[in-house]
Amino acid sequence: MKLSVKSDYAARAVLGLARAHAGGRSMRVEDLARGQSIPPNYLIQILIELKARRLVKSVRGKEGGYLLAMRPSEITLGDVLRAVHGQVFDTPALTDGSCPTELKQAWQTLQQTMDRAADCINFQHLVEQSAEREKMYYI
Amino acid sequence: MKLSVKSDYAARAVLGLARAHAGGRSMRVEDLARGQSIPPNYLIQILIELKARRLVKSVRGKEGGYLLAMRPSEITLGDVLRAVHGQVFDTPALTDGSCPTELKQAWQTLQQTMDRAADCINFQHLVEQSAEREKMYYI
DNA sequence: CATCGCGTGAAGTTATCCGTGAAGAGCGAT
DNA sequence: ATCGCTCTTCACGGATAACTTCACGCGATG
Repeated sequence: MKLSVKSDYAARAVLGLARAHAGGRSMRVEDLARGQSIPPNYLIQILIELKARRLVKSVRGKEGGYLLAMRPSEITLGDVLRAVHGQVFDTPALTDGSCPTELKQAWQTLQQTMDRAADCINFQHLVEQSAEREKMYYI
Repeated sequence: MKLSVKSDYAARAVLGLARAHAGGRSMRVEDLARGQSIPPNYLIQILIELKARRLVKSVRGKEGGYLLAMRPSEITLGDVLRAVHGQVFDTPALTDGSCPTELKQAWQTLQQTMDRAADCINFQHLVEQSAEREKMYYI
């Protein structure tokens, strides 16, 4: 089961915006892309999906850009994954009539486990981790 | 994050062999494929991967076929997933130098969660579940 | 109205998944 | 030894999704 780079890009983007969230200023796609090493044109599409899920919002025109639509503590990794893929965890087995029931239950167990784990990780926490590391370097 | 049908097929195949494990007799690919609604030629490839990981073994010639290489209770869903894909959970982010450290840690957390969850589900358990359901129908 | 940056669709290029087919190799029976 | 059964292996091809880039339109600001 492999995660696409898209998920990673999306998470990096939200993390980048979360770091800038304190300032309250918007961030240009170009700068965000450069800061996180994401192909700019691809990032735009990802941001649109994040925006559709109300995780981020955009401001047009000069001085425009992107910013988080809510506080970093309210956004989880699960939200981001659900925004770019339909679900955190998916398998054709669950909708396949020829898959034995007991196996379906096993897949569902995994699904729930993933969902819960992904929803436990929020971006406030991630930002604090990096701040923590900065402090250690400082000492 | 989507699981391929291959994982599902592999799990079904092992489940099918686990059910037949009590008899100690081998199962032909054809029969296993028909019983689990798996394309026969595709199942062959999957079985070879399972064999490489020592989860199943094969017998050639007449009266040949496949059977489990160990007891159903010793085979977990995690083993099967690792056999057909490299790992239970994988993401390019972990090997990407431009992915922020704190995000990598988050992915690793998910990875560990998945691994543990998948290793908690063994096929003895799954077979017992189906037996349980049979009994309920009988009543 | 000029400039800057988002918005959108399309196009193309890989990669991977999924499945098929045919020829090769071991085992048992006749 | 030969033949039939079954696994083994390799190679191919279509379909689908992932990834990336390009070109142009729209909105806001000054």
